[in-house]
Amino acid sequence: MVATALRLVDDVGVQAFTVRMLADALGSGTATLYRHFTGRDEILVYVVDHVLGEITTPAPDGGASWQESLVAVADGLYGTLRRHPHIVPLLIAQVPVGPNGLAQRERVLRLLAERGFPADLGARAFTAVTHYVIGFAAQQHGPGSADPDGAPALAAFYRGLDPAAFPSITAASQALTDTPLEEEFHFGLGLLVRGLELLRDEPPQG
Amino acid sequence: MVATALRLVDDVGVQAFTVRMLADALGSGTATLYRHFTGRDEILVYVVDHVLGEITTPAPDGGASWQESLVAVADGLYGTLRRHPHIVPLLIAQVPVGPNGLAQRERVLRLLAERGFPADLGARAFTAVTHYVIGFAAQQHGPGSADPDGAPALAAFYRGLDPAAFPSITAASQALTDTPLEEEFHFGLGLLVRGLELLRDEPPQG
DNA sequence: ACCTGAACACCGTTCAAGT
DNA sequence: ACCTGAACACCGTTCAAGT
Repeated sequence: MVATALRLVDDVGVQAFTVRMLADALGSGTATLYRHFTGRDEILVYVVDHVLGEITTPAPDGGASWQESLVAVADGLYGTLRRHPHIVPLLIAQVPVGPNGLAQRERVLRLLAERGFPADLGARAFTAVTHYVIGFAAQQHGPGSADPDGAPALAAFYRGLDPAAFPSITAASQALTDTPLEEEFHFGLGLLVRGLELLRDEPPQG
Repeated sequence: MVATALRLVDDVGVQAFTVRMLADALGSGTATLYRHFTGRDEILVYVVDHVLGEITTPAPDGGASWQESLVAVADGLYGTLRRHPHIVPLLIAQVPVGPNGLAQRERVLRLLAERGFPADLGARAFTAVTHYVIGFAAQQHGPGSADPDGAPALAAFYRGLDPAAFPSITAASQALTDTPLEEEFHFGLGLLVRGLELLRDEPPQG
């Protein structure tokens, strides 16, 4: 049921996902769905949590450093969102408070606490990293939300700009032309982790 | 016209914003709007760009360091998104390629280039910072997208969890209870800027 | 008790008809 | 030439009627 909804969302996107579609795919009427869910929004909440359940987080007992573990968590979330790009807008509209979302949050916060992070610093680190991952995944769509394959179209758009009017954008666009997305993603992620190292080992001061 | 659309979106949100609403507010019929815009989505593109035009970026000639300037840019975007929270989902669905969005991008990239950033590093820095700001602004809604005032509801939700089942989440929730959102925002932002300092002054190595 | 066809009140978009 | 009322083909949700 939730799996069917996820498959439909993966196929056609959140916007085009329809209660009637789901009912047809399940071989029932729309009214039947309202006996299991309060409405379309609740279905999507379960879809999001189902996706979060796919994330493979590193074993908490492994010998990995917290830096490696945090990067692994970010990679897991990022990879999952790359596999389900249509889920990203949903993860932005709702803070994931389903069972899988909560379990994942708990796991990461405990991992950070075990490695010496005060509770508030760990929570902020988690927020900063997940915000970054979601934000990055979200921006990988072309201009206009309806664009099917986004990143290449966006790069082409930037290259098509007038270099005289936007010299810095076109220069940067050329420099980034052959930078894989994964590398760009890890670049910003590395910034966050390095900053966290500094803050964990010295007292914060504003 | 765009200003009227923005006011409506600010009032009722993107989801509830209706072409009929806009037509009524303008004292015309819906069909008239389709003579100026190709459709609802295009109206929203202009609404987003109109909001981005409100951002006050620091003067490029001032004596501020690039760190201060970058923080000021992030603050400007963040403050604008706080004033127009309903715009955030739109900024996620579309890369802002309207005139104001492009001008802002160009301004920041030039500023970074003038302060010694290679073109690719500047572009990645801009992406990382804007992703972070948008992602952070996006998460400030409670569980379920329909929730009117989000952050307090979310905090209450976390505090209502079973401490035995989610010890780390509840501990972190208590520690963060009296942390203002602005402080939490600047925390992650500071991480990014610090990481950028390291990468600008030493050669990048993966 | 559980399911559901048909209806309700919308929505974005279009087009023939008016000025 | 420009505008627009009315219609079209949907949508999420509900409810009376069926089993």
